[in-house]
Amino acid sequence: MKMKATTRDAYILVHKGVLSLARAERQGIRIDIEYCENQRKKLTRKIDYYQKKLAGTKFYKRWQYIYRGKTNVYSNDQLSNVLYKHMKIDPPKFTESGQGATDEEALKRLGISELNWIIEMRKLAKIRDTYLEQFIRETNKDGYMRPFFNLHTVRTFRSSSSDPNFQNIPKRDKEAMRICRRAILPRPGHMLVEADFSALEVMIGACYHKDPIMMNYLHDKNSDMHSDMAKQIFFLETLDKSIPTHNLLRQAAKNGFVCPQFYGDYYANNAQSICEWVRLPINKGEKRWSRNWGMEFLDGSTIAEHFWKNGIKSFNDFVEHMRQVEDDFWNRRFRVYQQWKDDWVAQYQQKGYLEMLTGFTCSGVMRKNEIINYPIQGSAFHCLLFTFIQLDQIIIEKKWDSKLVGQIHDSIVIDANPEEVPLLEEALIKIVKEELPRTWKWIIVPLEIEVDVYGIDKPWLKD
DNA sequence: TCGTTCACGC
DNA sequence: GACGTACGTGAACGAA
Repeated sequence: MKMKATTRDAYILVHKGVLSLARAERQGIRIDIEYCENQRKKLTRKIDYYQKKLAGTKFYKRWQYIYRGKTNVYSNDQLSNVLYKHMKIDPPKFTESGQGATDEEALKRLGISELNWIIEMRKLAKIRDTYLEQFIRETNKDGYMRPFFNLHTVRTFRSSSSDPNFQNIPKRDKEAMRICRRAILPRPGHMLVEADFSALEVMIGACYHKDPIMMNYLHDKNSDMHSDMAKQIFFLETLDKSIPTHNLLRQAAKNGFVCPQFYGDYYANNAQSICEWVRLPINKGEKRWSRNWGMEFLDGSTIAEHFWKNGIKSFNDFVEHMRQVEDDFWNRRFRVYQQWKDDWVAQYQQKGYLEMLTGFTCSGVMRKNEIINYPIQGSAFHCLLFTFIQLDQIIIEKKWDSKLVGQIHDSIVIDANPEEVPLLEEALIKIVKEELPRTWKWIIVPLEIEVDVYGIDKPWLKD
């Protein structure tokens, strides 16, 4: 596939973007090296502890009996063979090349408690070997780490980051997040600030398809698409704070259905994902769920109980339910969006290339989901890049002391002088709400940017 | 050195 | 009616 900045504006965006990102690279981000070293040792001790625990189990002795001196807990090949060949367990799923999978989801589904030690060891090793090791390796003598931000590596003309990758530092898992982000500090007397676009890809998608229902969701701050989908998926009249799990159900709908659907996923995967969110077993076939399964839901009853009342008695029933939800989602709710997808693919098939609203062209062989996702993903990032460049220019012109240090697809990380934070916020709002829509007339959605502030001299984490 | 599998981000 | 998640980086393993 070939990418090209077709218009002059697209070329200028990349040119200026490279200069601004290079400035951020030169600034660098402060790392607490002593903390990293200590934490590395601590993690090694914890990993050893789990290794010893595991070594005492019958399961591990069996593994050692098979692999002798070559036994290695980190070998997925070995683990797959032990579980699915020697112990003859039916693999819950398979890898691309056809062997039984050993990822966390597969291991959890087996319900063998010894495997939890392996999962825990993997998590800790990931934190130590991928993140802390990189921070230590990539930090200069001055105490600053300088991640690369590239604009020439990604097929959609998004950015990438490497050495270290600043764009995949743990955030969701609380423990991993705390350990890794504790290492990342502002300059002395400064504070870290992160400015995030709200639902940027959904917003930019709407600039392409202009679906009226979606437009309404994006303009009406009292409406909430994910919450509405949660109501439909979980058979609820309302989803307010009176339901203790309302937040989890909304997240399940968002991350288990809505977002994957926009990327081109389908109901069978969504059903699995949602079951994981609400802790219901994925038992394929006709086997019925027990009424006391799944997380606590309403008034001490379980989610399974609630599903039974609504005619969903098994995983198969739930898959069928999700099929209907999907059908309703695209053929009733967002039918204009669906029409745009069909038209957009047909247009690509006729022309052999596609052009983004930001003036970039992709040509070559693409699959359906790629044709639909590339323009949205690319243009969304270009809004971030535009904002990054403008803010960088303002900081230079006004000789502010704050420094742009990184960018994560839809957010900007700033090492800020606390006195300048209100100015930075004001500047960002002006760029996003005025300059950006003035420059790109195709922006017909209300872009929002949210500014998160961390403490003075405090690391990149909230307590 | 390179393909595979895993795990982290948006 | 069948089909069927986008984009990255990096570590470890193990075969070549």
